[in-house]
Amino acid sequence: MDTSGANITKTRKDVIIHEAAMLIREKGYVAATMRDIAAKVGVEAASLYNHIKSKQHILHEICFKLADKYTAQMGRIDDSGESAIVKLKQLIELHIDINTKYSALSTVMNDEWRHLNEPHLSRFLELRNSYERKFLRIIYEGKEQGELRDINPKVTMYSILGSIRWLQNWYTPGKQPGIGEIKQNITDLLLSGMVNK
Amino acid sequence: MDTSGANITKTRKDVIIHEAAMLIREKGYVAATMRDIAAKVGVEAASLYNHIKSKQHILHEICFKLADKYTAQMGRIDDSGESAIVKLKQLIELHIDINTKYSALSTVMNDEWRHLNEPHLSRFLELRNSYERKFLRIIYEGKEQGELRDINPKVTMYSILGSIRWLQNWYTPGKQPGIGEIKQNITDLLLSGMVNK
DNA sequence: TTATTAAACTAACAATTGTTAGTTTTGTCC
DNA sequence: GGACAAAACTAACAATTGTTAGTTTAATAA
Repeated sequence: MDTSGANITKTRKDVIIHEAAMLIREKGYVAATMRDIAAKVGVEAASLYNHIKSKQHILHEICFKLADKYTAQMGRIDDSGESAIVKLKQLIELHIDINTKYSALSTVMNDEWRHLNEPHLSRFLELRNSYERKFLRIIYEGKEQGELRDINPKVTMYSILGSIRWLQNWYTPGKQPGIGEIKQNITDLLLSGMVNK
Repeated sequence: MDTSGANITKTRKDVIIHEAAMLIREKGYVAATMRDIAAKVGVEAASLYNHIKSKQHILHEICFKLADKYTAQMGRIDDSGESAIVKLKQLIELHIDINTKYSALSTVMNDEWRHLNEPHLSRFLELRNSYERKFLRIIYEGKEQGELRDINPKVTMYSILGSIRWLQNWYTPGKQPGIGEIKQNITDLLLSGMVNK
């Protein structure tokens, strides 16, 4: 079995989760039925259960796969010893990268996490809270060091997260603006604002 | 019958739509069942049909009630003859106002519009497209006039919309920061950026 | 009181849901 | 070919869904 993630082999389970993610992104978790997903995979609904435990299990895998990625990267950036501004820049780029690279998974995690059952729901929210606390602390430090202007840290963080999250609703791969331009522009906008002074 | 909107009387239909909006915000359109909604209203599911045509009809009312508000206000602001920056400031404040004042309706419209049936879905998207085109034109003009820095207009618009839209996920009425502070801070952040220069 | 209307009720429907049980097909190694 | 496992299938289940039909209750106007 391949659990490394470095391997290219796509197991049947991988295919199912990928198709499911795209369908759930399109219709939402509740509206995307097991029969819909099965049809995308090219199989009967019952056959899915040879590879996944339940519909809930699919959502679970999607949410935590991505949440773990964010958690790991946040740890790396937070421990880098860079200035607050550099850290924030890296976080912005991290979010843009993940959002565009794993766009279906991202949308599902962002929009459908509330359909997680307990205890997964609580665990997911703990991960998210912990992530946001670290994010906030970076902003606080930036303010203390005089790097950042006097703007409410919560407003700052959620504005950053919100504007990047919104990418999933308008970014289309291959079209203009591309990822590079988007990264440049969003960072620029958030750091320096849009007014020409 | 009261169709003025200026009247205070809450018809039974108003109550149903309000309760439905809060429930749909919480669980999503598909997961919120007519029996759930009925329970909130304090009535049997079948009784709802004395006041509303269908579940779909509820979603329809919510989405267009709000979309019409945005459309009307956009027209007013766009025709005001103010500078681009002033217009954008007003648009930001408009979105914050509507988002906080009609928080349940806003969340439902923003998150559940895709469950609208045709032809309502197409009409809704037309309204939204028209709105965004006007928004974009204001940004273009601001760039031409040299008021705004050279940032991709799409990125600018969607960053603004995204950061404000995200409000619904963290703003809680009565808590800090309040609406005034949020308005001030978001406008400040988007117009001037967060870096202390 | 009586007639009328609004708004609730009970009971049921057809369709769809996630899931299970049991069976058959497919592919691989000896 | 035979054995074995992986992965598909068919058929069905119990529960839940939005909605309808028909009936009863509550409120209002004459």
